[in-house]
Amino acid sequence: MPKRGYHHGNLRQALIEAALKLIEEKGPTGFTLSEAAKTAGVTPAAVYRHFAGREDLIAEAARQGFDMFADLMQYAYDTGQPSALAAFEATGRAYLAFARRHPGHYISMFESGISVNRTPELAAAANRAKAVLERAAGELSEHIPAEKRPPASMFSAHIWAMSHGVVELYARNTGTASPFPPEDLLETGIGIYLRGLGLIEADK
Amino acid sequence: MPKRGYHHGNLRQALIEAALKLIEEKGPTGFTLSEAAKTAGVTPAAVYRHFAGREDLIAEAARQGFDMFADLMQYAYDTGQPSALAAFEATGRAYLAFARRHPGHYISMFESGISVNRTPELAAAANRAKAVLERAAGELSEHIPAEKRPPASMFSAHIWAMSHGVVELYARNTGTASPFPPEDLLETGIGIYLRGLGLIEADK
DNA sequence: TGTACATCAGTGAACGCGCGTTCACTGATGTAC
DNA sequence: TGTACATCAGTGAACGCGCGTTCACTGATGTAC
Repeated sequence: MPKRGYHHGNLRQALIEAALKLIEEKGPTGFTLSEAAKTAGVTPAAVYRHFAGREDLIAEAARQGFDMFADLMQYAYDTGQPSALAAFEATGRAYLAFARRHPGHYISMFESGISVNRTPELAAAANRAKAVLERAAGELSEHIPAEKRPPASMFSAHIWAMSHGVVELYARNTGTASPFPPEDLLETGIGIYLRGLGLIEADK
Repeated sequence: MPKRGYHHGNLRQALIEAALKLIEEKGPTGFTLSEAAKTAGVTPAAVYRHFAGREDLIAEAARQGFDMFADLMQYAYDTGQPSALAAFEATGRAYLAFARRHPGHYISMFESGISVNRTPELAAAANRAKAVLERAAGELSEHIPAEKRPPASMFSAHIWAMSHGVVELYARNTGTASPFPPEDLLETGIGIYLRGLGLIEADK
């Protein structure tokens, strides 16, 4: 993507991509506005034409991340049909796939320290993602007798927590080597959990 | 803890405590060696009498954290006896209690970006903590028929992942308000999971 | 099609700041005699 | 008990660095006539 003269053309998006790359390589701490500008082939001051500052850039990266994330999980859910169970499991796999394929986004969203309520746009994107998961959980939990059914928001919070935990503890290069492939770990974990809810037969 | 003259007396530990306090307040990014020194009432240069540098200080904080963590979980497991199930559940509660009561340590251990393999001492402490969890999982899983039993390390990885996920997503002030108290979320989550393993009766 | 001009994206120099780290030093402590 | 001296914990000044941000500017673009 060579620079074509004085005007960049699409600097805003180029800066976001530079930020994502740096965050991916060096963690949320390693990201600096100046280096992102340099990576995009531009003076640090140019950044201020497009963003209010450093945090604003990260927030926008996170927003785009939540958008993609929600789309991806929605798509996984839709194409995982017709069985609610199959759709739900596809959504779980999509979670991990997203974290793997878009680590920069994932880190911006969950590890950068920026609050999800920083801007209305960011909050909206995050809520949409959450809603997709809750809907998947809600539809699946209709197969449980009403009196034993946990609230869908609790159900989805459990799944989200386990997915996030697997990503953070076992799907990163740092530290503890995973005893099992993260994908397997998450799939078996969700499987056991769903069995506990009576959604999978005990001997399967 | 007023400074008593030229010599501090216990600067090494005072620096670690200052670091923990700063990490707790401002996150792993907010911690600086200079500010830790200032908090301990000492010149930045004095830090180098006790630590090789900034990272070394965090690593030592993490090491102490893993030590406390392992002790706490071991204690919870022991006093949670005689039933393996009760002991296991006590261990889960101890996990969350540790994260709540010692956020500086927890952050140093899991969010500071330092590798657990940075020093042999740190790795040893981390492994001890992991071993406690695995032992708890192992003993509990003996109640499962051998052919259906998942490996203890997988079992404990699931629990660890869910616990960590709950801490990160729902037990921090930042961002998403928890729909349920984290303690309840984790307890119900682990409960459903254990039911899935056949360790709790279905109608309980 | 050609010219004048408004718009605005990016420049480059400068700023003040706090960082981690080094160094020769100095003051307190504790031990040998 | 008293003195000399080795040890070493902490000082304070200095360093080079890269950061985020500001500012007056300049060069490219696109639109009106």
